[in-house]
Amino acid sequence: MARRGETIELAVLGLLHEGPMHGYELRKRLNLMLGWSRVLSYGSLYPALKKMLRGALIEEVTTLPTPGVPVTRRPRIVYQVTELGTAEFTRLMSEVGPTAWEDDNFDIRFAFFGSTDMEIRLRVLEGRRTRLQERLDRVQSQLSMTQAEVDRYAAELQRHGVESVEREVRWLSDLINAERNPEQVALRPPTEQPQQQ
Amino acid sequence: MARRGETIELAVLGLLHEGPMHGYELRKRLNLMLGWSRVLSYGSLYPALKKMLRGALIEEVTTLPTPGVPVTRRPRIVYQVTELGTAEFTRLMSEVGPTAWEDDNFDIRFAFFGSTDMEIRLRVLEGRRTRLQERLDRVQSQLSMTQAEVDRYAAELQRHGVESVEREVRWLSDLINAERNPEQVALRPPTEQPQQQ
DNA sequence: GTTAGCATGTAAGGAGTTACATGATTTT
DNA sequence: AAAATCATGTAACTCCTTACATGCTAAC
Repeated sequence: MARRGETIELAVLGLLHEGPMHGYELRKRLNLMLGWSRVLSYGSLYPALKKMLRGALIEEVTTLPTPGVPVTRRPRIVYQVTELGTAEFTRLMSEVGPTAWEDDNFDIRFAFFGSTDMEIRLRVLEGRRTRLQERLDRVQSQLSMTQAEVDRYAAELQRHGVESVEREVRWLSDLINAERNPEQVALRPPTEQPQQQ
Repeated sequence: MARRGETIELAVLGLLHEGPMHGYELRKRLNLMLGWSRVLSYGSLYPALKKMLRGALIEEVTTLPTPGVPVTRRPRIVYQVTELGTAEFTRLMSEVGPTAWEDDNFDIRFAFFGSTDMEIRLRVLEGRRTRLQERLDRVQSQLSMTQAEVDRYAAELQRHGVESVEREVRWLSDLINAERNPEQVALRPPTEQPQQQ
C-alpha cells in the first residue's frame, strides 16, 4: 500500500504517459507544471526513477530515433512507462489515501485528469471539496468562539484564509458541475461574460 | 545562521510573546492559527522546546498563580520567553532568508505582525509580493511558449493557479498600502461597505 | 576557449511525521 | 468506572533538500 512517496511516482508516470522522456526533461516539465510550491531536485528524482525501474513501472528506451534530431547522443537515459506502470498509475489516481487531498498531490492528480475517466475525476474533485469544506467548518466554529481576543493581523490572516478556501470550494463545485454536464458548461466557468451565448 | 528549522522556533517565540504557555496549549494555538496546511505533531514540538530551552531562548516558569485556577497542578511545564528569545524573535522576523517567503513561513510572520514594527512588516510584505510576482512572470512567459500543446485540464490548473497568485498579490498590495497610510485605510479593504463612516 | 546549460548521479543531513509509551484529569 | 482529552515525551522512519562530484554540449 504505497501511501507515502506517491507524489513523484504519480507525477513521473503521468508525464511518461505523454511520451518517453529522460530525467532532466521530467524535472523541467514537473517544475513547470507544479512550479507553484517547491522545485523538485535531482536528489529526489533520480533515486525515484531508479526505484521505479527496479519495480518495473518504467523501463529504459534503448533506441529512439526522434525525427530531426541527430542520433549522436550518449548520456541521455530515456524512460517509458510499462504496462505495470500504467496499471499503477490508474491505481494511484483512484486511491483516496489520507494524503491524496493535500495541495501538491491534488494538483498532480488534476494535471493528469486527461489520462483518466470521469468516475475517478469526480471522486478526486469531490474528495478535495469535502476536505476543504471540513476545514472551513472547523475553523469557522473555532473562530466564533475565540473571536474577541484575537490580534488584528492574526484575524486578517484567518479572514483571508477562509476567503481563499471558499473560493477554492466554488472552483471545485464548478468543475464538478462541468464534469456532470459536459455539454452545457464549458470547462471554464463564466467569469468574464455572465451571459449564455 | 539558523536558516532551517526556523518555522517552529519562530512560531513558539511569537506565541509565548502573548504570555507563558505549556506545550500542549502551544500546539493547539498553532494548529488553530496555521490550520490551513499541516498539523504540528508533538514529535516535533517537544524536541524543539527542549532545544530552545538549551539555547536559553525560553525558560520554565516554576510558579504561576493564574487567578481563578486552583494551583494543584503537577505535570504541566509552562514556558516563557527570555530576553535572548525576544532578541531572536526580532532577528527571525526581520531575516529575509530564502525560505522566509514560503507559504507557512510567511503566514507565521504575518500572524505575529502585531509584535513587530512597520519597517519589518513592510519588508516581509514586499518580499512576499516580489517573490509571487516573479513566479507569475516566469509562468506566464513559459505559458505563452508552450500554449498550443497543453491538455485542457493542465491548462485549467495553470489558469487557476495564476488567478490565485494574482489575487494574493493584490491582497499584499492592499496591505502594503494600508501600512503606508495607516489613517486613510482600514486594515480590511472595503469589501462590504465602501463608504467611510 | 570559456561560460552556461544539459545530463546523471551520490552522500549527508534537515525537518518533520507516525507510532509508541505513559500517566493525570475531566467528563459522562 | 469508563471514555475522552489533557499532557509529555522517545524512536524509527520518510521524504525531500543541499552540496558534492562528474562529464558532455552549445553558445558567445
